Amino acid sequence: MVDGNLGKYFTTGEFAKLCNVKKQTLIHYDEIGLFSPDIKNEKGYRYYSYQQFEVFSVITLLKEVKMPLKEIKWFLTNRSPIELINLFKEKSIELEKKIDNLYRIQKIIETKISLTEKAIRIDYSQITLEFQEEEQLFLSDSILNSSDADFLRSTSKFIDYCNRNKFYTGFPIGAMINKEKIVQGDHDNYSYLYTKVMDNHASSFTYVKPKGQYIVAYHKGSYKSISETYEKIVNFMQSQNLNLKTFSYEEYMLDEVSVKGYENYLTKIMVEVG
Amino acid sequence: MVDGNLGKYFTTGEFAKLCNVKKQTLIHYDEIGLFSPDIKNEKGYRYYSYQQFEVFSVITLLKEVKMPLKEIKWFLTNRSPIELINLFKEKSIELEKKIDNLYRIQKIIETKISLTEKAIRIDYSQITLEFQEEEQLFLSDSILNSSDADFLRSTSKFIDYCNRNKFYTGFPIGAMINKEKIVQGDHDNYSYLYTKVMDNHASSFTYVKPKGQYIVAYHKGSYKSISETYEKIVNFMQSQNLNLKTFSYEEYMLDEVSVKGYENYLTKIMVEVG
DNA sequence: CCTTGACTATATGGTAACCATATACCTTAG
DNA sequence: CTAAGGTATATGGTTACCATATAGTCAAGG
Repeated sequence: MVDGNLGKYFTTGEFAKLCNVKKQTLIHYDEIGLFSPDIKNEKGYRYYSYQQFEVFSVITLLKEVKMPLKEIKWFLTNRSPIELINLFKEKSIELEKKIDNLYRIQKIIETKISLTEKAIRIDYSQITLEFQEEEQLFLSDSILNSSDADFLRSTSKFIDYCNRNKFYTGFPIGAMINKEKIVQGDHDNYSYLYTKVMDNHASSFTYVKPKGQYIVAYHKGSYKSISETYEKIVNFMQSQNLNLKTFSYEEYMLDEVSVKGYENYLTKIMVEVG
Repeated sequence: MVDGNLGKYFTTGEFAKLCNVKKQTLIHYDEIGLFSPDIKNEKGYRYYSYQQFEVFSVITLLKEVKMPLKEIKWFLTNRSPIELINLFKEKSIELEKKIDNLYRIQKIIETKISLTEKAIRIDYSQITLEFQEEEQLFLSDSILNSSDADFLRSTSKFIDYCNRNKFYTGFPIGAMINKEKIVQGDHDNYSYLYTKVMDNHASSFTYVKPKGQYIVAYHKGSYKSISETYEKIVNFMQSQNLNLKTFSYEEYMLDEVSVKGYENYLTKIMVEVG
């Protein structure tokens, strides 16, 4: 286009190396009309000018922010300083959101790591009495004595709400059992599902798990055999002259995500006593 | 698996809604053996338990960090607390890098925006004398009087080095012309290509563009007609009783990225005078 | 009890943005 | 002038699905 002298032009292979892409990619871009060489000779050989490098850089940039080639093409065919400014401002906002999201994911991952590391170090035969600080919990609807259908409905609603509000921080979903059901041995009749929320999300919608004394025990195995562990807890409670308060809190520390089969699950049980 | 009662299970459609994916996706995951329902009845109907939701969440998480389904499958079939910790630690590091990269891209985008906004506001018929602060520049090899082949080699090397060191910040690649060539009217015989580097990258490898007085002019159009603007600069210089110092610096403010065709390019020319 | 509408299933084809490979032609350095 | 290495096109494969078509199934109301 500029002049006939091919001396100042790169061949496909050279230009590809410069751009850190495969030769194939340049050919592909030419085929779809996204980015074509300044010159194509009668044998079909492609020749790129060094000025084209800047354009390719922008394509790379937009690809890195996951813009589809079709849209990049649209931009390039309609480009103007104004279009560039508009597009880039939009992309900058998208990037901000993407970065925030990656941070969130990283936090979840870190939480899972620390949780799992704790889990594999625990002596899960031990029952202890611990003081625990208060925690903000987001609760599901009451699922006490609920039918299967209601249970599913409440669970869906709960999970959905957590998702929509990005409540999930890597902490497992927990379940609460009330005093009566513990006493009655009705150990899979939960009152609520819950998830821990960050203190800055505390609101009138959150329930406060009170600070105070908790019996902490670990149940290794399926929830079907959890009564065995509750028996131990009750024995421990009596031997220490303690009384059940409102709720017991159950959280999976190892579940299907890190072990195979219910028999390898590890559940942390925290019983509020006083 | 747990019991024959389907009451506590979600159908494919319900579970898909819960997970914010298409039904198709769950079927696909079942087909490739990544994630299958707890129960499949004799008619082929799929039933998912709510415990499976946590597993699906992890799949979603790993997908969000661009882990291929095959690798997720490998993890899930070989999963153990240790594997989970190893995998997640690795992913956390990857995430850190990804976040850093997105920040870098965002900076480039912001730079391009501000550069282009300036460009469209400029009165490019104006020639002014400005004081400019010093800048750190990374230079190419000398390309003075170089052959076409040498020019391409130097350009490649330069661009390659910039890429490898992530020097690119959104500022355009510039070119320097020395005093003699300006006087001789040899306006496309550049001495060096350069790129601005952040001050914290300053080193023995960087050249310092000196602070001082610069004639600043804008050339609208192809570099082939740039001599016209240099003539105006020389006239201006003489009228102001100024003398050329070492170099002139040229930077594209609008190039192929935001306008179509050389004739719409806008080049900023800064001539060191004293 | 039966219909009907909303669900389920499988099967097939299509998508994006390439990569790999095969085959044939071209260029350039020795 | 030849041979090595580059170029071209063509074809098939990849990932993680989505869309659509067709057929079978379920559950609620009359």
